Amino acid sequence: MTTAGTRKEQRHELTRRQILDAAWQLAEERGVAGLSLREVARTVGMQAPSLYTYFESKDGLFDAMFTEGYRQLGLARESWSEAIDGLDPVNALAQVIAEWIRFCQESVARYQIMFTKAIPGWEPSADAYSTSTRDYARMLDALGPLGIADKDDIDLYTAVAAGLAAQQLANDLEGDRWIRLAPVAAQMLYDNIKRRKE
Amino acid sequence: MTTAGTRKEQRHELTRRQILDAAWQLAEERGVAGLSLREVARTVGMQAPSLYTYFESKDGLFDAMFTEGYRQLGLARESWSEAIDGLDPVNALAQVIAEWIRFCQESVARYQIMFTKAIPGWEPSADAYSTSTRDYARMLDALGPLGIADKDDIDLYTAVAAGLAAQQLANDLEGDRWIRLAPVAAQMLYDNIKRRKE
DNA sequence: GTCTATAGACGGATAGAC
DNA sequence: GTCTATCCGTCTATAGAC
Repeated sequence: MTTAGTRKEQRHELTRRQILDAAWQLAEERGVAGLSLREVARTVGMQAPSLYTYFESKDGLFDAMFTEGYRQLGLARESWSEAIDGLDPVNALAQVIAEWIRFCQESVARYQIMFTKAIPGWEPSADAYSTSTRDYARMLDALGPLGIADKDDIDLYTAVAAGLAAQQLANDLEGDRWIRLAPVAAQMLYDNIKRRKE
Repeated sequence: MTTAGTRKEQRHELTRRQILDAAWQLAEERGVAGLSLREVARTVGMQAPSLYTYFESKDGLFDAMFTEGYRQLGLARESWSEAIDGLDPVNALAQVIAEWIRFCQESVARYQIMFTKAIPGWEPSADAYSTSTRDYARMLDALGPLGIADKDDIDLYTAVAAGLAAQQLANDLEGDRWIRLAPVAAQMLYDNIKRRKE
């Protein structure tokens, strides 16, 4: 999917990759809203105008980062899905919640660009946005077998998961204060949904 | 507390008030990270350098906004506290959660500056920060009588409340999709805490 | 207290040579 | 594909006249 074609195209992809890596690194250090193209260029040893060979604009770079974040989340979901195979719903849910928080914790920049509106004046393009709705559908597929399928249950689940991640990142960035609560949160959600079904 | 002293001081406070109002309005429109002093000045009919009579710097303006947000939250907590008087714990909790989400919904700019790290390079000063820790203490006072007192229970509560608000603001800014879930969330938290106590 | 003028940056983006 | 030069705009903040 990513690497194919002539050596020239491969070279192009490689440079694009280096630019994206630099952008992620700088966004991590200074916050996504503080990212500057000049600085990205300097980090990869280029002049700023050269970046326009690889990205049509700064917004285009943000779109690429946004899309890449969802690609990574897709891969993560696949591995979570394998890891919970055979577990009972509550333990499976606890695993998925804990891994979800860790995914957010791995990169604050990625978290900001994917899930918050931290960049003034930027919204994902229609193309980029569609990757996020596809991820939502995949999340629903994973939640269904765990007993979370009704709209309100899903909304409650996303709120709990989002809240645990938000608190972890805001108040204990390097620790596990809210990750540790994943099993409790899973049990809580499971019991509540079951109770309302009866 | 705010208005006292000579007419000169009152006039000073009034202008300061107008500047803050303009700052809130513009932060709402463009996002807190996109706030510019020139624009604030223009909105109140001043030149940018004149603002420095009222705020020592842009960061000082952010500090004032941050502090004001917590002052407003303090007032809100007082009224919530009156509103739940006599209610059973679950209904009281549902009320407080719903009102909390509405408080966040009232002003995205306030939400961003108080609860997210949306402004690159800015953190609240020590003075401003202390108002947030005082609010945390007041929140604990309100939660105790509702049966939420243990550290993990508090962390779970803050996660649920933060998550509901985050989802409401990110995905249904003007609606009530997650506010409607406040009673369910309250029941869920209450049952879970009770269950673990037994 | 408010202004003008300006310092001293930094920003995204484009033109055009090589 | 990369560069230099540059456009044109942005910004916070200060100096100093009034």
